[in-house]
Amino acid sequence: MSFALHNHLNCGSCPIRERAICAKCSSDELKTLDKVKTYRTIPAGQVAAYRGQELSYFSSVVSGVATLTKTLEDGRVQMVGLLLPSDFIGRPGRLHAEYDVTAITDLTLCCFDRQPFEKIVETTPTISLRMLEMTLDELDAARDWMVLLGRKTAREKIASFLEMLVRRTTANVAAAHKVNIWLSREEIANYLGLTFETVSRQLSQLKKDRIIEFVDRRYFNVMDMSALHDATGDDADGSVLY
Amino acid sequence: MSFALHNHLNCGSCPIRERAICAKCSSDELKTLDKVKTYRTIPAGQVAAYRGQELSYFSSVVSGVATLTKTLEDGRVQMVGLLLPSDFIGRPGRLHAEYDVTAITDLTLCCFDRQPFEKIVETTPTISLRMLEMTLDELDAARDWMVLLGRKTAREKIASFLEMLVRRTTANVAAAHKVNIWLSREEIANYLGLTFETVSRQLSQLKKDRIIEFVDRRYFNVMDMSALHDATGDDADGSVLY
DNA sequence: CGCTATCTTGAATCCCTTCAAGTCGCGTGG
DNA sequence: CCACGCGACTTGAAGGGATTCAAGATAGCG
Repeated sequence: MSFALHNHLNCGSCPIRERAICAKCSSDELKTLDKVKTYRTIPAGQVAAYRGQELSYFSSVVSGVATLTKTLEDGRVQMVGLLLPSDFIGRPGRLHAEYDVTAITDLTLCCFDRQPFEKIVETTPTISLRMLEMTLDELDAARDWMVLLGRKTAREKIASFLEMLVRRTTANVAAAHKVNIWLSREEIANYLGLTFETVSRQLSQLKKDRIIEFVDRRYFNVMDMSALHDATGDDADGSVLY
Repeated sequence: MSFALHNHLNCGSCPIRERAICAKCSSDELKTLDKVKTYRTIPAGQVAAYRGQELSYFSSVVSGVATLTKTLEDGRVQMVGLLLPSDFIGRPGRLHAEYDVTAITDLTLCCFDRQPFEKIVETTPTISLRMLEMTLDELDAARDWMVLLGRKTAREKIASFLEMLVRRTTANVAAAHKVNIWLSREEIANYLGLTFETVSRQLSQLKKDRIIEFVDRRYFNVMDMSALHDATGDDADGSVLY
């Protein structure tokens, strides 16, 4: 349950420098953070933390993809977070993990020792304000996700998921080519509140409808972006507008 | 669309003083907030803000109950927030409302003028840290809600909803008596991602099972708290543990 | 007292799940 | 090189839980 440690990397060349909790930090503040940080890598498929486990550090995703999931007592699983580079893991003030954290790909984390980091958050507005901003973004995303889970059909859920992937992975590339799905059919099902069979069927249907095509099982191209959006059930420009 | 204004009330006697965004404020900081605050009341049933509407103020719920909802283009509605006293409405840095806000009961809001309030948040750690804490709480609640929407059966959803009502309204009163449901059957349905007919049927079933009883349509008693919990699908002590 | 909105209950339908049987792709070892 | 095995995925058929459609019951309010 302890993972490979690495030497310090220079924050200046950090790939998530502009977007992570340290985005607004001065070089002095970075130095303070630097003293309490460690890099860890977690191989694909491994569980980085189990719900209830005591955690001695918080972390930012530097590279790779991870998921947050919750499991009901009879084994039903619901994904509640999809973590991409720059996303933060953990919660200041909380000792135990609230969610299972699983590495989907090989994962590199920039880890901050718990107690000193909590102090730093309390005394460094550039960090706490950035965390507030990121948490509000996550809350908005969670609420869109709630609409999806509560009110959308299987087809709309799949279309919404694919559109989200396009949006989050191809920032502002107009023609999205070869988008990585990252997740297995079962993980997509846990994201969308469906079974993996339904996920498979709906993906096949979108393919049959010429809205997407598959490069292989884990990569797809969008053939008709506006048809994909129409299939999501969202209005014209959805949550991007405001 | 403009609501009744009130004179200033004294923060010292404010019912949400201990729990709202100002919970940790010094008296000096309260004075600063006091300069930019106004009270508004909104009658039950009225919409306080529509998604997309430009808002000139943020606010805290002082008394009453409000909901946040999102509507899909064909009219399907999903509730994404249930606001009780001390909850905050709005998002610093955002000009437009992201959700429809509806007053369920008569609602009293403590409103903060947008621009000065944003400045205050940026320069007052006691406020921004409290907002961070409250936002993290909301995010956790949203994620539990996602599990409910994605993976629970109708019966489990209803049981979870009733248990939440008991928890949020009767803080630490052991024997919960006469809990107010606040919401109509249709609003409960929008909370749980169901139809109002299904809500009605499941409530009748829980009554038939002697787990709850109704005082009238809007108030209920829990007759068997552990049976209610068993019906939620959550494990032993659920999200309260950590 | 009667009107109306809200709620309850029943019956039929449908979408997603469950159960089951393949297919595909890839690494391993003969 | 290819047979083999295994996990991931696809597809089909049957079943079930929630929805839809419809008819009444109840309660709040003039």
